[in-house]
Amino acid sequence: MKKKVNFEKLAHQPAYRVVSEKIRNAIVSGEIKTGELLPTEITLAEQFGVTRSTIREAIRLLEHGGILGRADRKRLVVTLPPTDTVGRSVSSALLMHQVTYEELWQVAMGLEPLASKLACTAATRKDKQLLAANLVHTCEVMDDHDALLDAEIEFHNLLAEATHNSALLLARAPLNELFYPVAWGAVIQALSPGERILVAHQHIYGAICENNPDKAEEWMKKHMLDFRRGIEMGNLGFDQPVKG
Amino acid sequence: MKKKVNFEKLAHQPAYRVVSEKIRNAIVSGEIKTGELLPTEITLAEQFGVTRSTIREAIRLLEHGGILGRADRKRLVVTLPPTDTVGRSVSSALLMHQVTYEELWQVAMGLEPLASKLACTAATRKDKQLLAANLVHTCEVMDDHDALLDAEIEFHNLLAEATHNSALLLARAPLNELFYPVAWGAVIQALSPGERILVAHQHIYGAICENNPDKAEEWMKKHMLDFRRGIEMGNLGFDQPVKG
DNA sequence: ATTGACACGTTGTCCGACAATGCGTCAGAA
DNA sequence: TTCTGACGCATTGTCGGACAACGTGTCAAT
Repeated sequence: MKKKVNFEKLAHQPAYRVVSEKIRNAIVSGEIKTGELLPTEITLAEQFGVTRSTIREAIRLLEHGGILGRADRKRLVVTLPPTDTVGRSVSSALLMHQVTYEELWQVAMGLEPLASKLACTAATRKDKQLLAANLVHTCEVMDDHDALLDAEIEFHNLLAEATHNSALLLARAPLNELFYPVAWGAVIQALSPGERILVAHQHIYGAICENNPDKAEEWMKKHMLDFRRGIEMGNLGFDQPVKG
Repeated sequence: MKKKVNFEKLAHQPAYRVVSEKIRNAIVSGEIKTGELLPTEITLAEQFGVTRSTIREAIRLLEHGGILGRADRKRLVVTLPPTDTVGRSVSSALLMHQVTYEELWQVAMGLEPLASKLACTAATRKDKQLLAANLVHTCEVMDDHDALLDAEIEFHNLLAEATHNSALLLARAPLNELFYPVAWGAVIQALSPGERILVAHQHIYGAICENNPDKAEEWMKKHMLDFRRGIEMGNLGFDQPVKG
């Protein structure tokens, strides 16, 4: 039997990565709280013992993830990454993976009924008010395809926010960004299913007000199936990759 | 009535952002295909008419999103962002949002049964082989808590991959990274529920082989509920924020 | 065929410099 | 007093150049 030495391949990380990781740790561990200003580039450079250029590259690494924002176009500030910022990087990943509408629909089928169910117990009065306002608005723009699409997307968004579950919000972010705008837009254009949408939304809203999770979940399922049928009737390439 | 001028606030984007966006567009639009090498920093600098430093900052912006990878520790190459890379940025966002185990569990309850169901129709022979191997391995390490945890996580991972749905994979990435390692780890430590885990996995695997989506979904639900009960029995702070 | 020496290309890091811009201070004008 | 403008300071954005570290290809020697 041959004796294998098998050294572990040593990972020489560039300095800007190391620095980036250190800063990231300091942030997520709460050492630097959200809202606080990041030290200036020069002080960071002195503390880490590297040059400003290196610090800047490290900062860029974090900036894209959304955990660093800009206070006033000068100093950097630690921020809670907004869901849409994070969602955007997920979205480009999905685009590159050539994700299909079918795949996104499957995920939506898992998350949206869940959101409806959870919203029943978690929604505050404020959330319900926003949903109600959205319903009214939907009635008004029933004939304007673009506005109807916006209202439809907003309804699902409000519903998700009503769960007060940030994990859920982030998980479904790509739906907002990639799926609904295109897919639902196509259905609305082709079939003008304004009333069907409104009826479903009303039932879901009703179920939330009655605090009836099962009903909310069921109606959302119906709603999503309806949507899918719309796509199939319109023959709109359900198994095609999403185009950004 | 006062006449309002209302200038649009002009957005002076730094050059490194503009460059970053241009490169990003070239990539997601397919102008540069995955696997191709990015031009060298110097040529990029010449083409955009900026200095290498600026180019480098622009590159860092993209590097974190995972759409740029390293071929051999030198030249940069356009890559499909691996799910775990994207998942990591989502995870830090969740950590900063102080997401609780409860919230993650809710999402898991939406996605994992769905994954089981979808895997029934989408799993290839190869996927099933991997799952089977995982079951065998689980039997072997039943008494080693750490190894059991790894096997458990791997099972859920293989299952998700067996759906061949990249949107689902990305949506559940944070579960792999934040939720299971800590939460399952705690349950396994406290209760040693090795057999219960194995039995559930076996039923799920069996359902996939029988092509029985409903059964697969049901058993996964049971499995997750079991898991939750474990946490509650262990009194492990289900409503606490996840600590990274 | 393997090894070693060497030049070359590319990235990582450093240094120093300057412009643009936001912010605080402070004196002067209405 | 309050508003305005001038001024300096701090910080970021961009530039240019420099060198070290390292992977790669070539070529000669063994």
